[in-house]
Amino acid sequence: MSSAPVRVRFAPSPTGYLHVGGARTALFNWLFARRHNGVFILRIEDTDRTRYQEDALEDLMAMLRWLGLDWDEGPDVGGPYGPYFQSQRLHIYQEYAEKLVREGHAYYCYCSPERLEAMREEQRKRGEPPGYDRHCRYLTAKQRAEYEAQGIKPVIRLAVPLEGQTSFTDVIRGTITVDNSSLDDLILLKSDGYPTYHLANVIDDHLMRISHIMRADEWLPSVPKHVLLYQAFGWEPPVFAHLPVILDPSGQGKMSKRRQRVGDKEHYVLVREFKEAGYLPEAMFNFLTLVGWSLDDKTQIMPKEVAIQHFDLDRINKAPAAFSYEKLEWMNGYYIRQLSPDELAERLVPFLAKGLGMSEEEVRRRPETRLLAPLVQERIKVLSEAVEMMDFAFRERLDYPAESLIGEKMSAEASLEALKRARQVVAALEAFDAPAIEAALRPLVEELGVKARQLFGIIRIAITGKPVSPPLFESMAVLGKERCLRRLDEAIERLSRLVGQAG
RNA sequence: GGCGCAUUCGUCUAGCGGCCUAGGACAUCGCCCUCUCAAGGCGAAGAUCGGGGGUUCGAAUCCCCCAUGCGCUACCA
Repeated sequence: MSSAPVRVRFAPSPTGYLHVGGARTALFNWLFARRHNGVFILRIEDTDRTRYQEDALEDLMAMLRWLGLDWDEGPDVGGPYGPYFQSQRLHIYQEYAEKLVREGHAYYCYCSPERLEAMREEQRKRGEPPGYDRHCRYLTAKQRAEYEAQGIKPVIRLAVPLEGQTSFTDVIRGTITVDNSSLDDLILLKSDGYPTYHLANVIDDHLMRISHIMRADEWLPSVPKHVLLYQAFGWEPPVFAHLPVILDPSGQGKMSKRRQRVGDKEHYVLVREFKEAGYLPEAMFNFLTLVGWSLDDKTQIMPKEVAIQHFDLDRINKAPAAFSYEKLEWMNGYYIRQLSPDELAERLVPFLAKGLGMSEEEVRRRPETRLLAPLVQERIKVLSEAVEMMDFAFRERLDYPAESLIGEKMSAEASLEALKRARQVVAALEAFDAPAIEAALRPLVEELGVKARQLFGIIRIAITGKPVSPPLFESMAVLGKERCLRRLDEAIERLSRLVGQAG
């Protein structure tokens, strides 16, 4: 292993929003850098002009920051090895590619996409493995001049050795050897002057002094080509570590960049979607840490510092891992419960504002936000769930069917009676805190000869409009006596009407 | 088709020759707590370690073959 200082990079292509697979790759690199007091670099591989997406870069950086993955060198922060956009390094790739041609390691290829397509079609028909037939590898100077004269813009291809083997060692996979004869003369420089991934990646990793390459498993098959490139340049390759792919929850294939539909459930795949659904960055961080890596046989919950302290390439798993939304949800709930009530309230603000149609300032100003936060804390798994548990405290009128005011296994009349008694008791209260409210209402259970769940179920509907809510007495205390009385009156009125109709 | 990688409870994993009658977590189920829903506590069930051959006194752990899955096979990354 290299003794050079640790310099790792996350090198996404801005062709879409950051997805969990990319986030995991970034996270592992970040963890490794922090663990070894190394440098974490963000490099943008924007060499595909056809798939470039305008707002992808912004999302990428915003989501990495949201997860707490800060970079030491990169597009916006600069660094000694910039620029960090590959599109701004075109001349570098061109120079190196031409150098390879001069030295006989690469050659110009004038084949048209049509010819290549036809060739592949032929190969398919004959049942041969598809691959470039190296038509241009042996062009004479005269033939080349003719193509040039026709104005054809060539690509540059690597002249892969026809014989022998190429092997490399991946710290996670071990040593892998392939026959050179199975390798294609890959394109290094496209006809538009842009490099392909392979060329740009190898050059930049070398120029930026990258010590370890940690990236997704899908790159493993192209490593031999990269090694050949390093050899052609006379460079020492970095340490390779290919991370297991993340499978979609069905375990049937890798997570695509689009949303997944598994069974009847739709699942998120973009980091942005998780954020908007109310997942905590610290939960995402912890969870992602564990997909493909483990600290030991027991640890699930792990503060960032602990992860940094223990992160190790040795413990990265080989096998692909299915993304478990259930476990993520559980973990998110756990992290929500760890928040201080005030912190939870603050994090809830944007969700409440959006869900209730209020401004964030107003939500923040309303005392209910902070008072209710601890009551929903252990009841939600994602922040967005809090809205429907808390909205009763923000709405003036509750919307619920009068029938729901009828207690479990009770008559409408008995329910109405219960409501009226509750109203009286509440009206007589001086102090209006949860214990006082409970002390006043609880005796009604016996007096009315019902079960606690029956009585409180009725009042719960009256107060919150829902059969499921935060604890009743606490909720009432948050609302305050006046509003509670109004809601009880409203409930009595609705139920009376219902009883009247029936009678 | 070719090349490559992988294969332990439903899922994520621990395991690197004896500590394994395989441990933990999520999910599931049951009980307790209880004003609903949760949270929490306790407990249960769940994997003969993909299959078959070896090696060894002894294998989930080492070797070989097979099967299955996944990835790559673009002027995409």
